[in-house]
Formats: sequence, structure tokens, C-alpha cells
Amino acid sequence: MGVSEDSSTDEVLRALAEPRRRGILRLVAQDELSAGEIAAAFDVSRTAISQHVTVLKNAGLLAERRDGTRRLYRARPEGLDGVRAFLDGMWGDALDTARRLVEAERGLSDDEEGRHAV
Amino acid sequence: MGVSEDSSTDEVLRALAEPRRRGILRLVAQDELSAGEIAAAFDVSRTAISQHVTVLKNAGLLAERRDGTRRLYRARPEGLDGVRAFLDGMWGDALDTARRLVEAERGLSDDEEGRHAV
DNA sequence: CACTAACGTTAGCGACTGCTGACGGATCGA
DNA sequence: TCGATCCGTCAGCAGTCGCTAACGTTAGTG
Repeated sequence: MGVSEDSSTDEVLRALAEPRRRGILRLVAQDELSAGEIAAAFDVSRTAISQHVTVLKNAGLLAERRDGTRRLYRARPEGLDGVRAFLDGMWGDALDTARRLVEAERGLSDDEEGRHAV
Repeated sequence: MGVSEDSSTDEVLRALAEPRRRGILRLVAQDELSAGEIAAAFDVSRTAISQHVTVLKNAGLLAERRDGTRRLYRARPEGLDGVRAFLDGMWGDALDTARRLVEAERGLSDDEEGRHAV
């Protein structure tokens, strides 16, 4: 059943539940940027950005590439697959339930057959 | 531009970034349950569940219906639309940028903006 | 009205989180 | 090698979060 939840989904959702981290993600979704360039785009210390980047990286939402002393980051779209599956899974389950309810009503009005035509 | 982020999206994402709240959501995605029934499904106090329900309700992820002294809750799938738009929008923006570049060369200006349903 | 059932709300506490400042490591040019 | 640049990490602090216990509220019952 789709009710189960990938263990990494929790990490991804927690990473996304932060405005600054979403900002970083949007930033590197368009271009590959260095840590410094990312930090320059926000009004917080470079340290804070580095910590956010670490969280995003651990969640699988960011890919890192080294070039000399610089570290270039880009968004990793596949990292969101788990969350998408989670969202779709809830719906799917809900829709399945709704369908079952509808068909259960049909079965009631159609009573006394003892058969379930799906 | 699609880069913008719905203000309520932040609230929704923060609400989702909590295992217990996702559990509640999955629970009432299938059936409409009372606060007590929801609380009975977890190993925390009823108070904690009530607080989680409040968060989910404020985020637009839960619909409340009163029946006597009881309060029945069910998931509100539309509440996730903003998050879906956010997920699709991130690389969508990158794609949009590429498309705008292409269409700018053609001299086309095919813009559209149709959303928002509260 | 009194009594109970079903909830929400508040105060307070421990744990976590995001932030800053100071520091250490790695890399490149002079 | 020296110095500068770019960057991650650690310690500490204020704010937030999730939890519990006690209390307040509303609706049904005798």
C-alpha cells in the first residue's frame, strides 16, 4: 500500500520547511553557484548559508562539485521524488477509499447478490 | 513570475515537516475521524494531538466538522496544491527561462498567469 | 441544575534550530 | 614559503517546537 513513507522523506521535508533553504534551492535550480555566491544572495552570515547547504546536501537535494577552493552547488531534482510520492500516495489512498465507498453504496442498493463485480 | 512563493506554502511545508502530523494526515485521508479517535491512534497525550490538528487546520490541510461535542476531521487535499506548485515551479522556472529565451528569439510573447483559488 | 463526555487552551519545561563569531583546513598565486 | 582566498566546523546563545498537566468550554443526559 502507498501508506508507507520513505525514511529519507522526513529529512527532505524538514529541509524544505525552511524559507531560506527553499531560497537556496531556487537559486541553484537555475544556475550552478558557488557557496560564496549563494551566501551573497542573502542577508545572513556565510556560516548560516553553509549550514543550510549541508542540510540540503544531506537530504539529497543538492549536488556538490569542487573547483579549486570553490565548491559549486546545483539543485538535484531527483531528491524531491520521495516527497512527490508521498503527496501522490496520500491522494491515491484517499481516492481509493472514496472509490470503495461509492462501490459499497452500489453494493448496498444492489443487495443480496453476494458478488463483488469490480 | 513563477519564482514567487505562495505565503501559505511556508505554513503547509512546516506542517508537513513533522512525522506525527503526516501520520494524522494519512489517518484522516482515508476516513473522517474524531479528535479522540485520532488521539487514540498515537502514544502521546490528547493535548499534543489537538495542537497538531490545530497546526494542520491552520495550514488548510484539515477540514473540521462538528457533531455534538465531537469534532470530526478529514484531510483537505486541495491544501497541498500550493506545495505541488512549488515543487513543479522550481525546475519549471528553469524550463520557463529556457523557453522564454527561445521565444524571445522568435519575437513571441506568450505569457499566462492563472492560478489562486482560496 | 448538576453531571459527564469530548475537546480546545494555557503555562511551563526540555529539546531542537538557526544564527553569529572565532577558528582550522585546503588551494592557488607571488 | 608566504599570504590571500574560499570554505566548512565548533561553541554558544536566543528563539521555536513538541510535549505534559491542569484548567476552561460546549453539548448532551438525568
